[in-house]
Amino acid sequence: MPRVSLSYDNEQVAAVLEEIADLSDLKGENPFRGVTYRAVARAIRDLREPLRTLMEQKRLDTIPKVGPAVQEAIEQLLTTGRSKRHEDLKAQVPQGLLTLLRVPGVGPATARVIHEHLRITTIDELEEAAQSGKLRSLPKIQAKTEENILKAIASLKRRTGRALVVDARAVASDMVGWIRGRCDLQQVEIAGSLRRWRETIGDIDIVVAAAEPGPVMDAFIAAPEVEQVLARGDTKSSVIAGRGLQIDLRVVAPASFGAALLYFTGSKEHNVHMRGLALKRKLLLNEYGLYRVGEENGTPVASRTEEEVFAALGMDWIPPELREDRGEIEAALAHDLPDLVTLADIRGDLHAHTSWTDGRDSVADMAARARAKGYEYLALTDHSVGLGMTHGLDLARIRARTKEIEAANVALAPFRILVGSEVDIRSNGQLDYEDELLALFEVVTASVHSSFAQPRDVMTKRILGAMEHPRVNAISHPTGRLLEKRDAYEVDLEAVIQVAVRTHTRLEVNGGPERLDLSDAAVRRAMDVGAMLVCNSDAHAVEELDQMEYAVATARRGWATKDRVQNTMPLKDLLLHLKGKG
DNA sequence: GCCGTTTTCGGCCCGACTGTTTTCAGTCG
Repeated sequence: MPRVSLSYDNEQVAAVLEEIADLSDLKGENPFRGVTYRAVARAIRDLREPLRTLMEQKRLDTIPKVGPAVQEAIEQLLTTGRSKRHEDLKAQVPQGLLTLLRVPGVGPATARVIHEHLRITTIDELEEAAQSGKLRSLPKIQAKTEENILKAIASLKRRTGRALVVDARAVASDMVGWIRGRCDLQQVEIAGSLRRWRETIGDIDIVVAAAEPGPVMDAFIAAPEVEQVLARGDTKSSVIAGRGLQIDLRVVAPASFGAALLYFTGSKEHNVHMRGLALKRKLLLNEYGLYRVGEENGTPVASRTEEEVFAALGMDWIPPELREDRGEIEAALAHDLPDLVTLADIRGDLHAHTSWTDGRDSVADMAARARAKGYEYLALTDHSVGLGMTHGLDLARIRARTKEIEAANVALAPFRILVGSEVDIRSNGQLDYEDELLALFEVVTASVHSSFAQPRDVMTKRILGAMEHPRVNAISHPTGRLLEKRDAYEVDLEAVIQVAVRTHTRLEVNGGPERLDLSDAAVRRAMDVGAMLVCNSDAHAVEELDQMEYAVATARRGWATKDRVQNTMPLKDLLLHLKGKG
């Protein structure tokens, strides 16, 4: 999925290196060449500083897998915008072959055959050829393959993008419930990117431990939401379920469950690294267990639980959110994994709305639900007056709402509702309340809700200005993105993070499933430079207070520790910190 | 194309499923 790299350069270079890999595969070169270019592309996307800086300081070769050839390509791209290797390959590989690779099931070999015989270069042409039965006359392609290509194109066209975690979770738990209701399962877990809490989900992985795989597979492919069966085997089956979402089901014996869960949680890059590590210890790691090399059919060294497998490799258990091969394996070997913030560490929520503005539920109901969740406090941060559509609070309504909150606090003590505001940062950079009004709140979070298209320097100045204000405790949803819907506005996030450190302004990790803003990548950067975070639900109804789980998961993916998340503090410490921004 | 506790060449993670094969190549995750 397109992930926003730290800088435009980084993203551009990564994209070209990936294309070099594809072209190299299409040309039929040594496949490990492609592997290398893809690995470097990924490392560049994960980089936490601009590639240009690395080049200027002659540190490009510190990126894993960058040798003389790749370094030359990167330098050419950064200085001239082009790479000789890329241009040469483009001249040698027919235009359009890259397009055919986008069809699932069509790889380099098939694409070459199709192009060689039919000169097809677009997906529409491919669809037409398949419909008219022209593909089946080609070598290695018969009616069945032709049919599969047609189905793949149909699902490609239907699929609008990646799913939000919240939606994928619903589909996955429906399927788990369906299978559970029909089969005798020992264990079942949702694995893959859902277990890792990736920001968006491409497909769903479910791992099951059962003595008899057959009935599980039968139940799986017969589920009501299944639109198409892609594969049905004794250990692995795949289907397309609602909204084009693919579900892969793996069934293993109970003794292999830990190894299988580890393997199918991924990420792929994490797995590759883990297996390489195992090999260095003369061990083979697969989805059935960890074996001594040469004893793959014997008794595994470890297999039943993930903890066993990690321990047998001399490592600490790695939380799924970290399994992206971004340093977590080295940290686990050194017994130096970060002590990640957990949902249980959260003592309260500092961003929620009520029916006073655009929320659905009352002050009392929101507070009761927060208290029932075990929180010590809840900040009710209704909108400022400038946001007309949300019925923002003017002075009279601020006072009336405060009175209501004070009464509720008496009833709910020692639980504490904080009088809060989500104040709009206007397009000219001014806050939507005068200082005298801001002084009426115990907690103020500032955010951008308009003029998203401002130039980068204007938007950056607008946000930095708000952070300088002594009454602004935090910046909410700092980039304004809506996943799969609206890009982040143009802003110098590095500057925002730096100023957050200097001004002690918290950066929100917003748990709205369509926001997850800050992103995990930005959280990681914030952790690097010492910024403080606050995890919030941005709830507009009582059940949305549960969105805190998404905020915490995103923070964890960014390696956030408890001591760097403001709302892990007990109430009395929090109150001190809010005054004068701690 | 890269890399080194198998160190300058020969590996590079590993297995399942499908289709078109009758022992395997291609693709995927």
